[in-house]
Amino acid sequence: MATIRDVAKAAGVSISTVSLAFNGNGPVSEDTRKKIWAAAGKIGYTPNQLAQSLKRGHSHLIGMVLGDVSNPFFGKLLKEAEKIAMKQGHLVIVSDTNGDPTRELEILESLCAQRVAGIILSPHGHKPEYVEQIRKINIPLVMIDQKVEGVEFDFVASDNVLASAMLTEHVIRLGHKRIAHSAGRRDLWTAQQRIKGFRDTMASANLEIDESLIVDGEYLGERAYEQALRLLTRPDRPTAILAANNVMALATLQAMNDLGFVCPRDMSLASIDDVPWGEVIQPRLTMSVQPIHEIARIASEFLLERLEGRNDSPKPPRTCILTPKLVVGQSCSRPAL
Amino acid sequence: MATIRDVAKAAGVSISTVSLAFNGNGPVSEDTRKKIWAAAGKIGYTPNQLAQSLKRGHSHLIGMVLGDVSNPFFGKLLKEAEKIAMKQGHLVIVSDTNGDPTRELEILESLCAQRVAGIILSPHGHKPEYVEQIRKINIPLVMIDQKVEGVEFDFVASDNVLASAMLTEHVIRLGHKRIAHSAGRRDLWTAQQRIKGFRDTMASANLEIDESLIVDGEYLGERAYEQALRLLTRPDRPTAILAANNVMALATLQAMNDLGFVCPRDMSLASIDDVPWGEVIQPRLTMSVQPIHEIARIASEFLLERLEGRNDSPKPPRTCILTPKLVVGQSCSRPAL
DNA sequence: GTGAAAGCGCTAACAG
DNA sequence: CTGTTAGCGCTTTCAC
Repeated sequence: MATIRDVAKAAGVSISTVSLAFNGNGPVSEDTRKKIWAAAGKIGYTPNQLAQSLKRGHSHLIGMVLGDVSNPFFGKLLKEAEKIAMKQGHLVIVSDTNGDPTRELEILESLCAQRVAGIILSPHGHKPEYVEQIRKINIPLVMIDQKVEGVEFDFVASDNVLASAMLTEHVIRLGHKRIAHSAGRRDLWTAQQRIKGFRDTMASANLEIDESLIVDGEYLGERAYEQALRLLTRPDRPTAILAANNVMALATLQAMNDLGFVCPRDMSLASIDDVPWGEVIQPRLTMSVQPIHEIARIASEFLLERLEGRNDSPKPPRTCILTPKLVVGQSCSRPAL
Repeated sequence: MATIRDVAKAAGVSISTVSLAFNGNGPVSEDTRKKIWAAAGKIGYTPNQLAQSLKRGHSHLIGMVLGDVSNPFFGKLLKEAEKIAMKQGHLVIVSDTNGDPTRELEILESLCAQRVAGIILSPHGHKPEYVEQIRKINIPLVMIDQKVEGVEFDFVASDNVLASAMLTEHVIRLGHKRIAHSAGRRDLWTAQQRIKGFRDTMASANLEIDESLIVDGEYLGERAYEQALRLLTRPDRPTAILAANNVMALATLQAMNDLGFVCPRDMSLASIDDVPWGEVIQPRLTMSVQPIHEIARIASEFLLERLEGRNDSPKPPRTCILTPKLVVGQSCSRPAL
């Protein structure tokens, strides 16, 4: 690989002149500049980012640490964030933690060792040791989706309480009284918030909450499928199921199909999160859609500001909670009598 | 950030001793080693990968350049490849080219400048200038999915001719004669191969090919939707449509739904590629499924071998073509008379 | 066993 | 305007 020295030699100037010529604004005559560019082009020189980064103290890489890249929610988040990062001259390192906090900490350590410029993290831990490790990170970092108590970082997410409250309200207004909630991983903030939205709304409607109707789907399709089978085959089955995320909603729908339930005639279903290719899924699901692009955009913005203000005195962390949108499909109807 | 010098000072040894202690095998006494580890732990030292990489000549980063991260085909590929890379101690930089060759070349240049260890690329160009640029890359690189003529790199993909031939054969055997193919981007190898599979199979069955039934869907849902509307509203409409990828198949299905066609009663449909959440989409699609995990695994393997053999004399490029699987759903039936 | 020193490719004072 | 030089943090001979 050609180095700056090769270019200098080929152009008959010193290496610092080459460096100045490449970094634009320096005082280099038009003539020399052209000579240098020509020489560089001929021998195929590209500045070594490793060397530049080492000198600078950090790279132009952004770490993106997500729970599950193959979940379309994170997939869209990634695509959008990558696009924005690219525009700002950053490349993105993605890592899939599979929702495992230990793995997550390992990855974060790798990223710090790489001296990435910044990190966008969807955190999945909560234990004291975890929190302590996270706090130690002294690289610009913004958290998305999941909140971790006890750390001071920028945070962007949607209003999870509202997301499930809207769905709950919607089915209550349709006349449902026995409503089940296929809940997410209880140790995660989003799951807790979604449960809270469900409970609060049930309570304000003076509806009794049957605790056995709040089941653990753990944000996993497989678990949600099993739980749906149980719910559907109970003699005192609910008349509506609210799934805590997209994957669980689809799994629940599949359980209905497999058991011969027709949605929404025999059972209403609503979902938090958009569903991939929702348009061709019958019935069209009623859902609380999170503003994914907004989340990606604002998280990138927050991060960018931290990157630029790296040398200033640190600003206090900011939090941005976005409002989800209720999209009414055909998966909820009045309960059968 | 703590440097190796800080550790040396804290442990009361020289920096080279610290380096040796960290890189394991060097001749360092157990005593010193412990002292050094303790000191490193206390001041929170992590070796700076930038410096290590600069010294080594390349980083431990793998570039993954894909056409569309949000397409589940690439999403799964990414997830799998990232998992494997991580096991080998590599981090993955992903980039979404949006299928644009110019953007792709820019990204590749960035990756080279970053001195990534290797690249996994799903290429989307074919013009001479493009090919010339690609040939210049002197970093271990394996191509996946799309073939580019005139370059010498490892290549892993599935048998695209076979994939569409199987679908074609399947609907022919059901009695279809007027069969449409919603084709992918004609400038891409996979699309050409899929068209070839379609043509060949039609020819061997002595069925006439109506050229106007091979339409340009360009691998885009939007385009496929439009084309489907046209196909469906023709007086001489086909009795079956074969979509060149998952996104197009779903768009085609949606067009059917929107026009009130019932699949497969009014129109059969089959797809190359798996469809996300295919289990809850009615009817269950008949499709040629590509062995994504295998592709990711073998591509990673090829790349790893190149990384390890970096200093040996270069091996000739290898090609691996994998066999897709026909999964029969309920989206194809005998044609109505 | 351990330390001194050169150098990976680049940037940024500082001199000229 | 251009060149010299001192590092960025680390590895790796090569002496001691």
